[in-house]
Amino acid sequence: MECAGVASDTPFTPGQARACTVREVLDRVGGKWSIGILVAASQGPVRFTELERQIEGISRRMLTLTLRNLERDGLLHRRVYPTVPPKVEYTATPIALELYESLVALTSWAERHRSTIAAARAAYDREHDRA
Amino acid sequence: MECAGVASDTPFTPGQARACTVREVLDRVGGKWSIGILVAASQGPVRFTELERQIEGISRRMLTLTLRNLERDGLLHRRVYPTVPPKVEYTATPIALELYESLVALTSWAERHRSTIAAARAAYDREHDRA
DNA sequence: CAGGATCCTGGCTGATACTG
DNA sequence: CAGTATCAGCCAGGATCCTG
Repeated sequence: MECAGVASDTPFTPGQARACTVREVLDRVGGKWSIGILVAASQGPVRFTELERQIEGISRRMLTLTLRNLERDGLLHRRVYPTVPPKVEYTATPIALELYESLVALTSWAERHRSTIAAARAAYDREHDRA
Repeated sequence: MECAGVASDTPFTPGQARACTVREVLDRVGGKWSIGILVAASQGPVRFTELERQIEGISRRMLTLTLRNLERDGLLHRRVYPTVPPKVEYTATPIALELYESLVALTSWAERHRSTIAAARAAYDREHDRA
């Protein structure tokens, strides 16, 4: 079974199939650092240390792990120059660039409703935690 | 500091600001069940038990928790009917419906590249784990 | 029916140190 | 420079039992 039981011949709500598809994306880029890396690599080839500086707060370990996952899913291309000291460049693949475009709608949504959400949150908290 | 150091007057890469915005969205709907619930509630009012059945695999606990979070962020409206036994209906708010629309681009991306990604993954695994 | 309370686990994550 | 290795902590999420 994958994606909460929405598999082969399982009878499911049509809407939940869409939810399932969205989850596929989130499973890949939902990690804490994936988007940041993807965005950085979408501007052109970036080196390991450049990323480390741009993604403020990321550890070497998480940078490596996230890069590996993105590479595995075909979202990043890794090019190694056999020089000394070593040089490695990461580049967003075409499908990563497409993904990047698809994210625009999300950022637009977030920007439009940022304050609304903050207000809702404040109202909820006022009403609930001090009952 | 919020969103990996991208705050007020911090000098940061413009691209990372966008990454930061995307993260805002993911922090709200990136949970394992959020999208499924949002999708279900977008079709019209749904009751607790209906959700429990539709979201196959979810536990009562996570259903409750996720509903609370979505309500807190103003994505769901919760209506209680003071009957016995109790009846509670959850409805997607306008901004949730807008979000739902924004997700279409993502599902489309996932569908277009599902097989490409699977292939990349297979290739990567073939090449790496049995070295 | 629609939850709340508790306990517990696995995986993601961070910190630190070492290396080809 | 671009990693790898190891240890330790946290928290989302699951299992189970209880209730207005």
